[in-house]
Formats: sequence, C-alpha cells, structure tokens
Amino acid sequence: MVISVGEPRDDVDEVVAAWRRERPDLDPDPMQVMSRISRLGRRLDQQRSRTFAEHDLDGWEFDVLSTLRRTGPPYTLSPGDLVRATLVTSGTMTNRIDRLVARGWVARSPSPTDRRGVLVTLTDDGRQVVDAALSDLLDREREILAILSGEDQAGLARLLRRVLAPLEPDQK
Amino acid sequence: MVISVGEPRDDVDEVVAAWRRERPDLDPDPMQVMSRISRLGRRLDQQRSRTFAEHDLDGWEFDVLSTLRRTGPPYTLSPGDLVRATLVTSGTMTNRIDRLVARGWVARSPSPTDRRGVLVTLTDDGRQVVDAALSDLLDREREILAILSGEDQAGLARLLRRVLAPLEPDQK
DNA sequence: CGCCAGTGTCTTGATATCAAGATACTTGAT
DNA sequence: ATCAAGTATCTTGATATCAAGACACTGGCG
Repeated sequence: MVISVGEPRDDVDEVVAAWRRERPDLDPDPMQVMSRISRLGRRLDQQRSRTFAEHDLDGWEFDVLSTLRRTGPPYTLSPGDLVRATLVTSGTMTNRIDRLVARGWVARSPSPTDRRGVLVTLTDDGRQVVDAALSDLLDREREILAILSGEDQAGLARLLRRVLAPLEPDQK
Repeated sequence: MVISVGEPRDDVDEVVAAWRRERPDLDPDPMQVMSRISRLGRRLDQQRSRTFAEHDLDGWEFDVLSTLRRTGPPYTLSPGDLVRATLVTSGTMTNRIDRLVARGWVARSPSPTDRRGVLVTLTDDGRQVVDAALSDLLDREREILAILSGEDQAGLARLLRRVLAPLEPDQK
C-alpha cells in the first residue's frame, strides 16, 4: 500500500511499518483499515463522553434513550429490542434500565400482550435530555468530519456500509 | 445523502431514516460515518475475541503483547509506552502487566536509567503466542475485507487516516 | 388438551476498567 | 545545592460489563 505524498502519517502507519520490519513473512495490510476503525472507535467514544458530560449524561445512557426517542411516539420498546439495537447483553440492559428508571428518564410497565414481557417508555424528562444531547453530538461530529469533503464523507460511509453489512446478523 | 440502487441497506440506514422522520430539524448525516465506525468497532472486537479464543488469549492480552513484539528485540517497553500505545489508563496497564507476568508472557525489571521506571519485556513464550495469533488475526481480517477491491481497501484506509490523524494527540 | 422447546427478562458472581490520588524519583531554574 | 514542578508507576474504591443460568410464560404439535 503506497502512501501518496501529502497524506498525513498517523500512528497506524508506524505500526504497519514496524510489522513489515519484524514479520516480513506476513502482509499487515488489513491493519490499515482494521486498526484505524478500532482506534477511531475509541477516540470517538472519548469525544462523545466529553460532549455528553455537559448534559450530565453517560454514553450508554444516550444509547438507550436515543434508541427509544427515534422510534417516535409513544417512545416505547421492549428490553429485548433495546438489546438488539445496542449490542450489549440482556443482563447489561436490565442494569441500564434500572438506572435510567432511578434517574426518572424511562419507565417500566408490563407488556399487555405477553406476560413475560416488559415495556420501556421514555419520560418527558428523558426526551428533553436526549433531544438536547443529540443536537450537540451531531454538531461535534460534523466538526470532526469537516476535514473531508461532502463527497468523501459519502464515499467513506458507502465503504463502511459494505464492510459492516455482512457482519450484522439477520440481513434482509 | 443518496443511496444508490444496489447498495446493501444496513441498520445504520434505518437509524438515519428514523431520525429524519422524528427530528426533521436536524441533519443526521454525520451518523452515516460515525455510527458505522462505532458498530464496526464492536463487531470487529467480537470477531477478534473468537479468533483469539483458539489461542487461549484475550483481546487485551494481544494488544499488549503485540505492542512489545513489533518493537523488535529486545521486545522491551515501559508501562508508560504501553499506555500511550493502547489508549488505556495507567491503572489498567498496571493490572494488565500483573496478569501477563502471572501468565509467564512478560517480565518486569527495574529501569537502569530511571529509578521510578520499570521495563516490561516479552518472554519467549509470550512471543510464540503473539506470533501465532497475529497470523490468524490477519487471515480473518483479510476475509472480512475481501468484500472490497484492493483499491477500495486502500481508499478506505486513506479516508480513515484523514479523520483519525487530527484526533491523535501530539502530531508530528 | 397437554406437553415441551423456545423466548423474554432478570439474577448471580467474576472481572476489567476508570478516575483520583499516593508515592518516589527526576529535571530545570535559581 | 536546593526546591518546585513535572513525570512514572502503582493503589484504591466504585462501577459497568459479561457469561451462565434461573424462572416464568408462550405457541405449536401431537
């Protein structure tokens, strides 16, 4: 993989160069993509934490509240729906819902159609918090992406979609 | 952002469409990139865990051992170097080194030049484990990326580098 | 109608992580 | 030579997460 003149050099370039030196028998090219996705995931999480701190909100809280918010009125999903949307285990979701109930941002109620089931509903307070935080989050994300042209952003999204789609279970 | 015919539709497309409906006052385009990076980060972690399980290795163990391995002989770094390379806190790294010492994969020794300092060195066992795991990891990553042409992989790496570089501290 | 494999949620116990701070040492300025 | 500020590592206490399993209920099939 050739790095054209004028491109910034980042930590992953150093890592790949080091592997070429130490393990010349292997081709480290996949890291050019994979390590950057990992590192970006962590850096973006750090950014998100900083943005949400201004709203007294944790990243995981936003994940749950925003999932409920974007479904539209009556802002209700089952714990199982939330598990599938957020890539955490069921035990983790039980714990998260407990804490969001304690904060007054969601309410639990029994499902009227399935006696094993529970419904989780966003409260008015919860909706206000997530609405304000989302606006700030998008502003901050837009700033980070401003280094790319609109076309490059769209191209990046398209390439990421193609890699991600086969990794998501139950395709349509 | 227009989705051309023939592109796969993924969960993030659904999320973005939902936000356009529920918050038409906001532009959710940044999510097309940011949410996919987050989700890919988690999915790739899951893949890595499965690959490493065959080597009785955890993802965090690989992160530390591989950082030492790629520096070349004598495979030695300070805890501080490892902290900076792996994006975890110093307390976490102390704990990780403790466990790797217990496993016999690294050894601690006092720094000869700084009496506050410690040196962490990969053992022969540690080197064998990380060498075998790296080969498998790259094979698996190559399979996942095979959905893209070589050119698209290089283009994706280039776009990711441009987004990541400004988020890494102390640029050169 | 009654059974049983499957499903939805929660509980338990172990563990990895972080933030904040303690401790010991180094470095540079005076 | 001394001191203050900075640096490197480790400790502490709180917390979020996961894997595995318990429990109650559902829905299809004989």
